[in-house]
Amino acid sequence: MLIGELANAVGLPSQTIRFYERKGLLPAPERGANGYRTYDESTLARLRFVQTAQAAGLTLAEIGTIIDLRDDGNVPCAHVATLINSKLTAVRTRIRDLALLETELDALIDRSQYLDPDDCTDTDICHIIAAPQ
Amino acid sequence: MLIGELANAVGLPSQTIRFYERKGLLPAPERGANGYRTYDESTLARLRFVQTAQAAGLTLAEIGTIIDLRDDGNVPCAHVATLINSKLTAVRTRIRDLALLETELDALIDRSQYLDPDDCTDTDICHIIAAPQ
DNA sequence: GTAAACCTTGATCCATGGTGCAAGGTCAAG
DNA sequence: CTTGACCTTGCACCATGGATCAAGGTTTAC
Repeated sequence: MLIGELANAVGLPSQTIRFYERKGLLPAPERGANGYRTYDESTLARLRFVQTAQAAGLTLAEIGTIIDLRDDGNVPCAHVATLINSKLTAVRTRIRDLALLETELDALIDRSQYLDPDDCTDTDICHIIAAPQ
Repeated sequence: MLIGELANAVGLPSQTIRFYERKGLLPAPERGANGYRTYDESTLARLRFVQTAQAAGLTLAEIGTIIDLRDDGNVPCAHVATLINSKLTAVRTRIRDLALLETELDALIDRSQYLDPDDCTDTDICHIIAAPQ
């Protein structure tokens, strides 16, 4: 399988596959006599794994640590569980932060209903955002 | 006021203030005979505005558009209201996406309880993330 | 034989919000 | 006079996940 076919199969540009290879997410592939990269099913499986892991919110770097463990002959389950747990914590923190921001933005919109543009002074720049004291 | 004093007053490094100037968020300041930047209260006010707007989730580029309007002699209220509204929409979308991810991660953790590391094959890489079919 | 579509490498660029460094000028205190 | 703290400029760098370009080799189809 050439890089273009692989790219097609997995729905990524060829360039991204080379990028993943550079990042160590994919092993150096076999090369044909012409220097073209040649892939088999295992690379397809690995790319699908990368996509699934990305969908789970893991960064390429984190996915790389999983793959490295596996390539070193270890079973990465415990590591993955740790990663997923800390990702979950991060996601929950982010959700809370965004919920606060949502409240804040709501309040700004609310406030803007009652403000008169004519009261908006120059040094304020904007009295919706910076309430005049 | 020299840049260091301003930086101190607003709690930012001097370099960040120069960075904001380069980005057009701050006007080119007066210069002393020695070439040092000299600021007055209005720059302090503007920096505080930038900080408040950032806390409201606006990017520096968006804050720049508000400031530009103001500097062109317009009252930016309508523009700000638009920005805040679309920011609110974006925040809500992001929260929903993260909530989905949270559910997904929860399910992964749940599933990992019932999986045996010995079942984790090599091509799977990790059976927590990529369920074997 | 020639054009299109594929492949190769290396390098550079994107947005985001800064941070750090080098090499030098200035200023106040002791 | 020297030391230290401040200021100046410009340029390079950080992470993230690629995108794009340049310049060339290969393969397939007509």
